[in-house]
Amino acid sequence: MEDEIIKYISNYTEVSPELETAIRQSGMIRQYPKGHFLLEAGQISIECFFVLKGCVRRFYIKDTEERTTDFYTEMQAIPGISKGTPNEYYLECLEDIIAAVGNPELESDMFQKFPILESFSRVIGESMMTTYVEEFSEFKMASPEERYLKLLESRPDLFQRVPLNQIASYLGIKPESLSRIRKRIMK
Amino acid sequence: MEDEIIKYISNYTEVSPELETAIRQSGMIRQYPKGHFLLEAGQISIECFFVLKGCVRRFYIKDTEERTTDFYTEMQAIPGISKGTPNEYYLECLEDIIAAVGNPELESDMFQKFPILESFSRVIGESMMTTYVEEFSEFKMASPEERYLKLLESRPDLFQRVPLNQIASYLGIKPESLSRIRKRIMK
DNA sequence: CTTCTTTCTTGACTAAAGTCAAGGGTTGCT
DNA sequence: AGCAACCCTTGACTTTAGTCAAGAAAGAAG
Repeated sequence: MEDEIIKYISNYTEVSPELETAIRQSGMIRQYPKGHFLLEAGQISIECFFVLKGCVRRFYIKDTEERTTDFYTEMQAIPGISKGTPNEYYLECLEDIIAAVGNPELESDMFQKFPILESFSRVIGESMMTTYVEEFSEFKMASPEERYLKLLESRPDLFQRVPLNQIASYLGIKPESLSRIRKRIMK
Repeated sequence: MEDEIIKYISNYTEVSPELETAIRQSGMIRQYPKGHFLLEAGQISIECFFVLKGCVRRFYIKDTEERTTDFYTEMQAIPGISKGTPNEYYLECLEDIIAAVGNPELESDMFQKFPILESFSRVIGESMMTTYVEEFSEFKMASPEERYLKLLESRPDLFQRVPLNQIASYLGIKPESLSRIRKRIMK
């Protein structure tokens, strides 16, 4: 599984043999069973994750109702830095998960030994940021129906892995509305 | 104006005299008049901006209509890295602007001379990311009315600087709806 | 001050999402 | 097999946003 990470990193920057060894020995790779919570509301997040296998759901609880705001699947990073304040959200493993886990100590240690890794981190972060800003813009501009169609196109796998009521929430609507949108489109 | 940037950076990390000199001499600070476009759709973005004074609006054009998706004001960064593909959005100065402008060459030059600056960049980027993810989540979970009330609280200055129809768009609704929401709340 | 333009509000109507309640389907458990 | 839990859909009704059109209000320009 370390292979996956190294392959991913080498898409962006040269990975020296020393760095590769360090990554393999860092013990970043972890496994979690379906149903496990990587994080619960009230806790302070100190770890961040990079999903290698499986699907993780981020959700809040608003008025006793779960509100799903993100799904993280293969090759996606879960931004996990809170600024010392407790989180208000949950990270739930919807499937058995394999992930690379980072924490501040490990990171600063690795960044010091391998500055290129910090550079990589910054570049990846900027690119994620750009993607996220785009997504947010598109979400604002689109109707619920358009959002549904876009998701069908961009992440069809989600519809095989995740219940529709969580997808509805992710689209910012109620399950009944999603059901009617689907019916409307079917005709 | 360079003072502002240095002050901002030193909130996060030590700024050595050498770094301070380098920043002051880098010529990053620029001014733009109200009405100027920092970026237009179709162009490829290579610069990124940090607003020191004024308000910049980001908008798309969808079905011949302008759709505002962000306002950037004092001490906010405008993420500007596109991956070689032309942008689909505009960056318009709603007021006279003073901004720090970065470009890849200057950045990699500075990062090489002052690695701490790249570290700062990564940390700031991560924190922006976290903020942005939170905002997106809240947007998804809130009704238009709740979004309006939240914006009133979090960025009251916008209502003094920006026409309501652009704010409506920013909230993901039509100007008529915003008008009715305001009326509803007034009572 | 007058004119022109842009912005904001209102009204009447349509379309779509929210709410509440019920029923069918599936899955998983014992 | 039978029960329970969860998920998805439907129906009837309410609420709210979208649309189109018109007019009032506020700003900018001559």
